[in-house]
Amino acid sequence: MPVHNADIAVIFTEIADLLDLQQANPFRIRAYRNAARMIGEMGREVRAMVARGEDLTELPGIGEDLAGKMREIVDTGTCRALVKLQAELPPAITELLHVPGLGPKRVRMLWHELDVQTPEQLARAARDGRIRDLPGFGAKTEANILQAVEAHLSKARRIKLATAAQYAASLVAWLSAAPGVGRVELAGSYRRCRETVGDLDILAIAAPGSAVTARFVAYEEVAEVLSQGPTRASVVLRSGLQVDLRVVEEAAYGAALCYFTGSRAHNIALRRLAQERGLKLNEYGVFRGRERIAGADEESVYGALGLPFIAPELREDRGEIAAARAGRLPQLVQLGDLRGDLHAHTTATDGHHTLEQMALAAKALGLSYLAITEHSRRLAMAHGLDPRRLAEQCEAIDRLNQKLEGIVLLKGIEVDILEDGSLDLPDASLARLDLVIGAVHSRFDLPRGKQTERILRAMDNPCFTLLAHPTGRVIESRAPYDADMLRIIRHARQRGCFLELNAHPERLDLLDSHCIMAKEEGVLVAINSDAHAREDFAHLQLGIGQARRGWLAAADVLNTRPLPELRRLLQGARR
DNA sequence: GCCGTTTTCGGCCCGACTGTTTTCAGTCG
Repeated sequence: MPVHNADIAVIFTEIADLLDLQQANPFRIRAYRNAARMIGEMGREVRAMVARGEDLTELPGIGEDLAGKMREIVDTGTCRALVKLQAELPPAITELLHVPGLGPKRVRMLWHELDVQTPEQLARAARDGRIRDLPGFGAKTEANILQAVEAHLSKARRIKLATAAQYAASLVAWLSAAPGVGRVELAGSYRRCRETVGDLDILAIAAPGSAVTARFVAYEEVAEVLSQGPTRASVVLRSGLQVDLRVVEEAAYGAALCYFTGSRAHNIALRRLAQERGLKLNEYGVFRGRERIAGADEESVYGALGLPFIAPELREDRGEIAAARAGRLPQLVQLGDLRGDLHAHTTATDGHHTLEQMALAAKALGLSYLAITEHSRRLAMAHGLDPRRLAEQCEAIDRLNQKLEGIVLLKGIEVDILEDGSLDLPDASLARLDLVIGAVHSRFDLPRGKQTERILRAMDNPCFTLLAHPTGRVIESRAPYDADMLRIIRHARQRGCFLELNAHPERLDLLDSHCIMAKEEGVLVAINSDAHAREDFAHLQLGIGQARRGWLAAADVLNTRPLPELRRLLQGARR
């Protein structure tokens, strides 16, 4: 049973939770949490590093002790330190730490005094009114705990970025119209363009004493007010989305925006940097002693720390601070850099608009080329094309191109990669196209080795140019299929073909970490809308956000190339 | 448990809000 990085991260997190409940040294606990996060996000497999005998203590936050535990987990699948802790504490108790409002102290108290060990037991204790009499608790706390644990048991999930955007827009408009309010900005994971957000963080400039939090809690979609003070308030909307508002004065705006954008790990790293320079960073500014030396805008905050501005999408403490210090931050790709889109459907299969309608919509967005890439015959429910219908569409595209001005349609296909790695259409049909996108739409359940080989074999087809939505995941609903992405990326490099970053809001596939890998391996990524209707070209913006999180510059993206260069690159992928 | 343009020991990010208290602990972001 191969041990993945995520498995190690889970074990270290569990150890941290258990140590938290034992009231161990908080910095020791933090060491485990930091290690869990770093390992979970790392591109390289710890297992492979161990196999090659690499020195794990070279990794940030890993010393002799944790390196030993990592090797132990790789070898045995578990860790004696964890087993020992688990023997000392009730089996499921760490889940209680994930109920909002409960931290280690309260969980300990509930366990020792009421023998509460599970969320279900917690809910019962709260309903029975047994919690209110514990020292430090009260009737109000008991009611809050009951509500939180019931919400926890009904599993509130993170929501997709595109969904959050809909709720965010009208709320921002409502706040912006308040008297005395200056700028209103969305911060948090939303601003960092994470694919899902757990809540919304909003920052507003207003003078002290303004009524902006009062207006906030009076918003018509507010279902519940969690907290409200003069400068901070939290609510839950009817949709279940939690929104936190922070109000600041203008002089602190940049520092607050930075602080509220996060990530938490990035903030911690920045504060540490400030400390090294004898400064203090908080949400009000950068301070030398009592004097505020920066804070009105984010550039001044980073500047005071000796850094250039760091784009929000990079703020994950994944090396961006070191890169900034060294002057090696990438010039991240922007929507305006895209010259075309290489993945779209029409009424010929499961799209909603015609060739011409799609072409004109793409042109209106400023694109100069659009590849039409219908499904192939195996995807019967989408009316996938067989060789005859594909040939007909090619002729239709040729005719339309004669007439179109300012945009060129490319002839393509999104061809199914069959279980054995062969493609769903004969090479003779594929050879006359401008590009061939291969896609896995079936047998997501193959074991890792077979799934990987299937994709590598598809890439070896001489017509293959681009791998669609490479991991197959659907956000919050379908896990990625089990395949070795590093091998796939390296094979693409060797083979001279490309990877798609599918910008559909349900997919956003490649993941940001894979974008980083592709960039490191020198494989170009195509940011594609997968549009099934004219409006869907708007998805490209989401793809750009994801690409920026993956450190991609315009030069790392295939469809930033002008058409003649793109044609050369697509030709080069042909063998 | 990690780490070191001052350090191999003594640090380790910072403030708001709630609910319980009567000066603050716990939790969260």
